[in-house]
Amino acid sequence: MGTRIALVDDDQNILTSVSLTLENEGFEVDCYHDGETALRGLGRRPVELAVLDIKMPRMDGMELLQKIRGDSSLPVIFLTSKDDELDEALGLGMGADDYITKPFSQRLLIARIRAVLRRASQGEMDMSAPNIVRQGELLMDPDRHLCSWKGEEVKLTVTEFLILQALALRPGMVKNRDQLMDAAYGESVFLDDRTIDSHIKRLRRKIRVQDSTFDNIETLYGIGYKYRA
Amino acid sequence: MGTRIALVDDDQNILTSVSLTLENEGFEVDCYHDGETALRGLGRRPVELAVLDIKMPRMDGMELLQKIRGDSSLPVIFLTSKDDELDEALGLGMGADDYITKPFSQRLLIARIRAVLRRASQGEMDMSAPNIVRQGELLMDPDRHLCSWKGEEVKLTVTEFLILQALALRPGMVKNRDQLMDAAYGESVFLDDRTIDSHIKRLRRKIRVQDSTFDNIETLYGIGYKYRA
DNA sequence: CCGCCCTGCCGCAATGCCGCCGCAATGCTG
DNA sequence: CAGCATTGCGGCGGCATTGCGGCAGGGCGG
Repeated sequence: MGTRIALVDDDQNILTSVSLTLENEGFEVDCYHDGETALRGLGRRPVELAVLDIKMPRMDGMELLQKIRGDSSLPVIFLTSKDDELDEALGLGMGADDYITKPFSQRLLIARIRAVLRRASQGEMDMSAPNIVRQGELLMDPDRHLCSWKGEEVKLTVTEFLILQALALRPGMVKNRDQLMDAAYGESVFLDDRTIDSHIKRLRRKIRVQDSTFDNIETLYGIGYKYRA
Repeated sequence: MGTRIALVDDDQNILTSVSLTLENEGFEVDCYHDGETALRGLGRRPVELAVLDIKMPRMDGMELLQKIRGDSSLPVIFLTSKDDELDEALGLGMGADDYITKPFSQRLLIARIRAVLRRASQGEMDMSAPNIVRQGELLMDPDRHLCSWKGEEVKLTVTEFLILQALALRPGMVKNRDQLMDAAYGESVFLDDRTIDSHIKRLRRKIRVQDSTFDNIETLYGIGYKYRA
């Protein structure tokens, strides 16, 4: 008996082709054409994961996600048609576990599904970087090296990305410079402490270009930095 | 026979994954989906520690904590979804021994559990820095370098934090200036005694900005200071 | 090979923190 | 009550830490 997945899309082509692939992979698929029917169907037949199109008639993916998340932590993967939809989905701070932009390869979808399922089943045991970090208006997707603040993309370098990720992953937790250094370069790398300051400087500056009120990277005098949600 | 732990969360995913991990670590786990059943279950099967989700149907974690604490000193660790919930939990002066914000790594949870258990078993003997100090309206969290009085944050410097922590950790106990000096700087540091007075002065002033009636740092003429609960 | 970007570090200025001083207030002792 | 010790408190100067602009070396792609 395979894992049960809900597939919601108003495009019949997608519905049939994707469901076929998923069934070939051993999943059981419940197909729905719109959010409303999906919501009703999910009440009757619980699934372990949902794949939702964002743009749908009657009830779109985001609304559906909210309803779903109202009373469960069902893993959800979004399908998005354009990049701005993607930003929208992320920018609104929706709680999707992952998303895929159309057009996508079936193989990619399978991989993402398995990844999300694995994370869900192992709970937080999975120490590998979660695919998406979401803290308030900040969104980070390591897989795509994508970072957005209030829905707008912020272009970060690798080092900046890793440092911000380390901070945002545990908002409120103080990180000293060594810990941030470890996050950015791995352990056993020695650099001047002040280097972290430089990266923090650039991080703040880049985000402030879009939102001059950004002040979520907090300095703790004599200790380090922390991310405030 | 491992230590028995109660795990209460309405999210089945968390429940299964966390209980698995804990069992792997040699704990025995009692799972409950909501506060009410948990409370009944705890009456029948006492545990040595409880891990509670804050948001739950029927009876949430805070209500449950109050009931639990009504007739025992069972150590409790909170799971919180958002930071505002966290603040809520702390601000309300709930008596949790620790809390973890989701998402969290299982490893972190294990570590916290062990720390809380160690502290609980060794009582006041445990000199290792506890994760959370809570004395009446005062709350201190070294990991987050967070200090709050009556739910409002008080920004302290490292030295101030350490001194207040040393006092609040053992309310009622007199600490002379040498002891406070050790707590703040480690041993083998010599400074003028009056320096401690300055820090006490600044501590009192900072807290009094928010609450002019604050007088819990008591002076013992010719001896030192103590924290009054 | 050239040019761009990333990055680590430096120097300066601004800020924060801290130890101590001096004086006034308070407590203790005889 | 007198006298001494101790503490509260404002303040100050020095030191440490941090923000920020900038720069030079290195990597990488064109």
